[in-house]
Amino acid sequence: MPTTADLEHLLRGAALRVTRPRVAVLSAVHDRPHADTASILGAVRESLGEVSHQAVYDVLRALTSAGLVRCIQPSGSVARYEARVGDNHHHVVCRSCGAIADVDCAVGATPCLTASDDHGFAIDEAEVVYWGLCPACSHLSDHGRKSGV
Amino acid sequence: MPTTADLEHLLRGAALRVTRPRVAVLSAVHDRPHADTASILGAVRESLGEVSHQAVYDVLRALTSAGLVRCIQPSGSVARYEARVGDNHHHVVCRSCGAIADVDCAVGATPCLTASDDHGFAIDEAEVVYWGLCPACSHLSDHGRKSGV
DNA sequence: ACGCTTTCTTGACTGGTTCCAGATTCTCCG
DNA sequence: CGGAGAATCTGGAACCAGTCAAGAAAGCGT
Repeated sequence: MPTTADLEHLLRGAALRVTRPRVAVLSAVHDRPHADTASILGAVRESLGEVSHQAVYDVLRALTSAGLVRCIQPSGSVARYEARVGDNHHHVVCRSCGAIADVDCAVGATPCLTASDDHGFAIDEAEVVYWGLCPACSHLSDHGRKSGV
Repeated sequence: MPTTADLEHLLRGAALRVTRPRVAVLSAVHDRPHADTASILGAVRESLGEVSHQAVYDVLRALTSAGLVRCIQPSGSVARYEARVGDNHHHVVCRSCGAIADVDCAVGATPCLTASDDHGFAIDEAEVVYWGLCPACSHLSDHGRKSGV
């Protein structure tokens, strides 16, 4: 967990001005990976007091386009942010509770980057989402068969 | 492109009642792969006249859960539907114009299905989205360098 | 054709996200 | 250090895809 000084350094390194909300948002994203905007807004307000949701949305977009955070949106989920950038990792998403966990590439560095037929597209990234049940939810379905959670 | 009779057969085979809206939606999804809900609604209204959007949403959900169509939602895009089901294929998405094309699995049958560390998740599907530029958009950026499309 | 069940229509509503205009704050440069 | 300029924050309203609910209509099996 980076210190405030680290976070400020990150911001300056990305040519972004250092402001209270930005540091707080960056810190929140580092603290709780895969958090949605509402959680981040809550965390920021806990540390700073009242902050407009607009500021958080704006900061998140700035951080995303600066490459300091990454935005992921699995189907049926709101936007979620994480601070793990640079490494090409993927995610497992629980169909039942929506929990997300990080997964490193299975095969070498860029497993599926080479599509069989790219249709002339200039591909620069392969994003993989694994769908399944998290330990807790798959355990539940073992016990109570009827639980259509 | 299946005939109306084929579509009706598909519906009955899935234990779904055959209604005008359902046949029209199914036909629209077969006609234009990766269409969003609005396009489908438009296509249905062209062939049937006024149809409520609610009906289309409802039909799309019924068809999806019956396995007759598949729903995909790349980040930053609305829900899109396609009739290619059963085969485990993936998609290339253009960052610029949002165009989508089908891609077959690169390595064997289930390339990335085996995550390096599944965190105890019971994984049943790996969804791959390739990001890049479609032929048209990458061509455009070759010519006009300033076009920050 | 009848009646039960499912499906379609109508209309309103939600929740996440974005847009806007103005006030504030920060950084740069003299 | 002080002013100019630009970026940022605030607060409110708008937007859109998708959802909920109740009643009317249509499909299916007999």
